[in-house]
Amino acid sequence: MNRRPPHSPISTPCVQCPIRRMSGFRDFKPKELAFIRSWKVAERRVPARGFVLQEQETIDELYTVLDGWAMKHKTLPDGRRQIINFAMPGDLLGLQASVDKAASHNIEALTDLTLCVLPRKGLWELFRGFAGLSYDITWLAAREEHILGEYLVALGQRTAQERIAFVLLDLFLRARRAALVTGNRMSMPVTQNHLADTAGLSLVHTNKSLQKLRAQGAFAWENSTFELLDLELLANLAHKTVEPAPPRPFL
Amino acid sequence: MNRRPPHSPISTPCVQCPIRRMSGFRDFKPKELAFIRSWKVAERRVPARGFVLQEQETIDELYTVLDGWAMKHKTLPDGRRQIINFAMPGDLLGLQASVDKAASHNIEALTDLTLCVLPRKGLWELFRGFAGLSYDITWLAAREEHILGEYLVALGQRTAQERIAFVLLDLFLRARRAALVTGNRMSMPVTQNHLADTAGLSLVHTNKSLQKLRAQGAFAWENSTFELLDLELLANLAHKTVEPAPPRPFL
DNA sequence: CGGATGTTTGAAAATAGTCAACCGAGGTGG
DNA sequence: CCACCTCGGTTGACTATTTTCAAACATCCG
Repeated sequence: MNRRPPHSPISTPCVQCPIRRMSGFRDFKPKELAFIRSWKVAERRVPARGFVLQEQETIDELYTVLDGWAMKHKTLPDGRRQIINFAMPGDLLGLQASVDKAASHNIEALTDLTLCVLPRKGLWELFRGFAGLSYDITWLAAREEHILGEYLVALGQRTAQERIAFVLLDLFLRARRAALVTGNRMSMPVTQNHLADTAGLSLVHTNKSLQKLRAQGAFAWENSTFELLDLELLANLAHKTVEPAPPRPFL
Repeated sequence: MNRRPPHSPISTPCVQCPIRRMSGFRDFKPKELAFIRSWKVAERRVPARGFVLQEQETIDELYTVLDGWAMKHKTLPDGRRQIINFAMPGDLLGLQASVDKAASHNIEALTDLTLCVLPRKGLWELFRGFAGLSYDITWLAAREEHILGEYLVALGQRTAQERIAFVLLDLFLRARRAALVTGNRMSMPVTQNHLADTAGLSLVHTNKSLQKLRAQGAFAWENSTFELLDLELLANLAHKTVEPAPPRPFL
């Protein structure tokens, strides 16, 4: 049940990693870069709607997203699905599954996805020899915790419209940090169904709330293209304050 | 605005740390234990309802809970409060705030609380010299992420009764691992208001849902004492499967 | 006794979910 | 070329859940 196509050869050498060149990501020291380069053994491509990882599965790899979007979600026995978080270029996938013995959630590609493959055992070498990178991993884990905490507040306390505004704004800001936004516009491979399962709302109610939000003119969203029209307004609708983000690490 | 009583002298030497002696926690190697012992500089006591840490605050300390319960929560500008998670003996507090520059949530004591104080800069020494402990930190961060993910599913997909059953069961199981349960009974310093703010429900609805749950006989809860009567039934009501937990690290 | 905290209740109002269609764009096969 | 899918988005009517408001009640404590 675990047939996967073989990994692709490396077509994106680390030294010219597109993510390193984005602003907002921290620089490596030469030794760190050399280690990461030796750690990266392959690339993996996952087609849209394909699974990077399924619940209960064990993996001996970590991934860094090089290109594309993915989502992490869990499904209850009766079919209800909750999207836990999205992943974009620069995000690390599979840490939880590597540290624990089994994945606690599915990771599914929203677009065709290119991943940088990092074998699990390199993690040990990293912890033994690279304190800075070890700290980075912790940083990434803490950031994930922080995001999930924000979403918990959204699901627990915000109204439907606020929740939807919150998710859209969060996705926009994260996409912008990953250099996916040009002139306040971005391609957003997310359906209203995804949005509903993220916000914990029914599809119908999501749609209706979305209409009301749209009418307020903070954003436009059609044909998988999202455009931010009024950041401050959207932030108000989401009851969220927007702070500038510090430079972040990646692997 | 940041007046704190001075830390207490160490009254609980690490070698006889009560947590180390609990089953379910991993053993240290002698060198690791020596490091942790040198890292621990003091104990801090926080009275019930006191704050360990407030949102936006910066700290240069991490804490391990030695005794008592705490909760992490965030408050929206208009007063709505969401409890993100609870903490019990053995749990690490303040990692997010140490790694980031400012705390993303409040940490408030539910009971009188005894904390083991670990200065932030020891974290660097840990990452430089103790791969096993570095891995442990990552493990703890991943565990936190895992718990928050579970709660996201609960808030997004579960009905009111399921949510409440879920929270109660989760608290019970975690308390049991922290050796707080004797004969299926435990002291639970949580009010219905806390439960409501954890489950994302109003107080009134929490109360009414709780009655219906109580009527099914899976647990008894009165006078701050919780007793589990039927694990399987409660797990079913929560739509949750209970798996045995592996030994866990702590600091 | 009087306050504070925590729990409980009933009734009305608001929010969100379900059901059942329909629309439009894109793709496929005859 | 067109019939026929599927998928994503949209709508209206109805039902169910959840919140809000307002008031009691119980216990503990100074």
